[in-house]
Amino acid sequence: MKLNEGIEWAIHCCSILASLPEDAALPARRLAEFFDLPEHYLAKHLQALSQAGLVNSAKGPGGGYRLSRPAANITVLDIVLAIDGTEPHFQCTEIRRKGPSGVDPACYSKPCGIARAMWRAEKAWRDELASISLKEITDIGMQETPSLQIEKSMEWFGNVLK
Amino acid sequence: MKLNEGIEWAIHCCSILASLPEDAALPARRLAEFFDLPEHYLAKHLQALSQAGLVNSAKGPGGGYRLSRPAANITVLDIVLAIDGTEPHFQCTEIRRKGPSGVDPACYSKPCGIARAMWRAEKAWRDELASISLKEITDIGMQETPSLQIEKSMEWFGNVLK
DNA sequence: ATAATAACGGATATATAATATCCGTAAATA
DNA sequence: TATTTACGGATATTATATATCCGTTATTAT
Ligand code: SF4
Ligand code: SF4
Repeated sequence: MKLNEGIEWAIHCCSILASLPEDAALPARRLAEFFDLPEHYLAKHLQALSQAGLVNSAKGPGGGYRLSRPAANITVLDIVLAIDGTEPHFQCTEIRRKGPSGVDPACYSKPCGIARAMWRAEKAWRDELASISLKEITDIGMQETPSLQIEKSMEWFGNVLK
Repeated sequence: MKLNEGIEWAIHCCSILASLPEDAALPARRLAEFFDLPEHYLAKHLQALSQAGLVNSAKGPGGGYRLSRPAANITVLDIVLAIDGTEPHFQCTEIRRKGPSGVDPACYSKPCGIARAMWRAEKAWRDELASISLKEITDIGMQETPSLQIEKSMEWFGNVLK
């Protein structure tokens, strides 16, 4: 199993949007350019973020994407669920009901211990992701990104945001 | 993203093996029959369990699979990693290095905050799975499985183990 | 010995999902 | 009016998961 690659893209994009001036927006084309990603496919992911309400979108010249709320109020889990969907990774197919020892489905009132264990682990995963805000991500990024790259980025922003 | 369906199969199979008499073994064919699963594909997963050292296998008549150690010493994580592989779900593709602001790769000494956050969440997931032993799974199963199904299973075991 | 059972590994086929592109439409700006 | 951009649907491509098949080897029973 591999996590959707778009998750990495989306978190990076949100992190960039978080460091934008208040009234600025970046179109998909620009974000794709910044990270050297396939433009149209990234656009799909950005639309998913939009549908999840994490970003606001504006059409037309000067339009694009911006965060819909402060980065401190967006968690990494929000972004992950927006891209990956909210379905649990572990899907129960009820094999306990089948085969020669299976009995009437009505006898199984709740998910078995296996499913519950898997879902508990998934909850631990989500809880951890929910404990990290986009603001923390960007703060860490600011601290750890090589200063040369920060300079280059700022210059690029300057050009792109007119 | 969806977890490998074989994970559910494998945990169920291990649970069955855990409740077998000390010297008994079940061949893949029988396990597939018990859960109404595709025989050859299940066999692949069982071989993975074997390679991971969780079960011992014996060829020839009377052969098959049995647990390699007490169920209390096998965790759900052991089984999950045996089937799903040990690679982290989140794969870092280093997009921060690309695009117009990327700098010399040598400048990036360690994974960025995003990757670290994703991996921390994955660790929480694994820790939770590691905290549950196969014995706990089977104990819960024994308590919660409808008594009629337990009876049917016992009868089936009796016939199959000769 | 011979036949039957069963694991094992490799090769292959099929189905599903992830990745990626394309196009037409609608909205906003200049 | 022309340009920019988001959006949704359709489609193509690639990778992975699912499933089967086969030949080999080891083991047991006859
Ligand atoms: S509830 Fe248990 S038996 Fe049913 S599908 Fe889920 S894991 Fe399998
Ligand atoms: S380290 Fe950060 S930038 Fe590099 S691939 Fe991982 S998530 Fe992306």
